[in-house]
Amino acid sequence: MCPSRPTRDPATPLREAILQEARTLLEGEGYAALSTRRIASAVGCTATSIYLHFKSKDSLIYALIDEGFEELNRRVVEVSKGDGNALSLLHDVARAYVDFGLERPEYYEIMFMLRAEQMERYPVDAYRRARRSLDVFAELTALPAQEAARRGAIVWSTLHGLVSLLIAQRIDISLDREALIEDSIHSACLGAFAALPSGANSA
Amino acid sequence: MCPSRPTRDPATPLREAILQEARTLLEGEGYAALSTRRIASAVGCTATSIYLHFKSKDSLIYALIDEGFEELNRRVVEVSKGDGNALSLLHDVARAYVDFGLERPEYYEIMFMLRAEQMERYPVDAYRRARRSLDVFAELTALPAQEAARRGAIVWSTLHGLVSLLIAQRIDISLDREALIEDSIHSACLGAFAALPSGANSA
DNA sequence: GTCTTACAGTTTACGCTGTCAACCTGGAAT
DNA sequence: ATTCCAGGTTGACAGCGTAAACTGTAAGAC
Repeated sequence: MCPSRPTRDPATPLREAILQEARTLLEGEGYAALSTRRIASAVGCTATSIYLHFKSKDSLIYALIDEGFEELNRRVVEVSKGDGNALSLLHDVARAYVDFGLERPEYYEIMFMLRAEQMERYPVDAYRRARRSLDVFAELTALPAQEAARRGAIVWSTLHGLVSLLIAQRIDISLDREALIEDSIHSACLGAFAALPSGANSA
Repeated sequence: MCPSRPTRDPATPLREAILQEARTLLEGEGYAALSTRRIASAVGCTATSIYLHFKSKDSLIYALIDEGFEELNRRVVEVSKGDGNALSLLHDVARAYVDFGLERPEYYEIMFMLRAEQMERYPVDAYRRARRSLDVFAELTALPAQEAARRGAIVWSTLHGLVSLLIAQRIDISLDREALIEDSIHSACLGAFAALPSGANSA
């Protein structure tokens, strides 16, 4: 009970406090509100102190991105272990992906919707590992590797298009949202299993 | 041949010169490089002069967005007037959409990939008009309005997912790009015409 | 018990951003 | 000749990420 240390809780080390505040700010006000100075003032330190614990602002964001991927992976892997045929499993996994995006739009935004040049510095291996849940799409097609990879990418990009446009509020609000989502997921699953031009001659 | 006016060509009025420089900068270095001061110095005026011709930096961007939509609309409408059944027309229109995105990625980025809060101020009616080409997807399904709108949205979001991930370089480069594109387009067309869950009971 | 070293902060500063308020200036209208 | 105004400039403000230099404090070595 020493009386020193005025503003910040000394129990949580600064790094964790910064991360916590970044999370709060991201979820509460979105990526655009994340500035080093805002985080610092909310946490009770100076902006430059952040650089004692993170190489750059980007690497702080990457920590949040990692957390996002962890949750997405957890959700997807859990659903993928359910029972049912490949098609219904794929449907459920796709649903889990979409639900994640719509329930945690701020995380989805920094994970998948940030500008490429900003993302470039994200370590490649970390990205591979992080995207692990996307491979589930490919695996569920039970096709030869190359073909599966393409089908997985098709499913992913279809779902990503839906989620990103919904998050950005670019889809006409007069549309029945739930019907659109369910139909899109079905369409994505079709894209995974239906006959497609490259299917015959790409193995 | 009056000897005054050192830097800027007096023939082109400033507004057009600003737009031209913004175009050049966007295409050459991308959206992130677009700053009022850079535009101004390249054009030979001060940054604040831009505000004599545009309400804000955003409204300057909107002018570029409008140009992008104009080109996209032109491409899509032209292709949609070709002959062939609805399916092959839809395929060609989808291809035109994807080609536009991949050939003019910087324009696609400001048109479809900018953050929502930034886009909010874009006038609603302008957006409706601008998105005209997206309605072509819906019209080609030849379905009742509501159902067509949903199918059109599915096609659009599928293509948008593909284009945006390709632009952001998030698709595994080991994939055969052309095969992925062609398969995605086919999958999108499937989504427009195949039986989907909401199809039966939504009219 | 003093000296050293290292860590964990702060202060200050630089160059960049969009934008506003005030000022200036040349030419047309009265 | 005077006034007005469109179209520019200058200067400033608040905010951004971040680098460099400085400070206080705690632990270890002698």
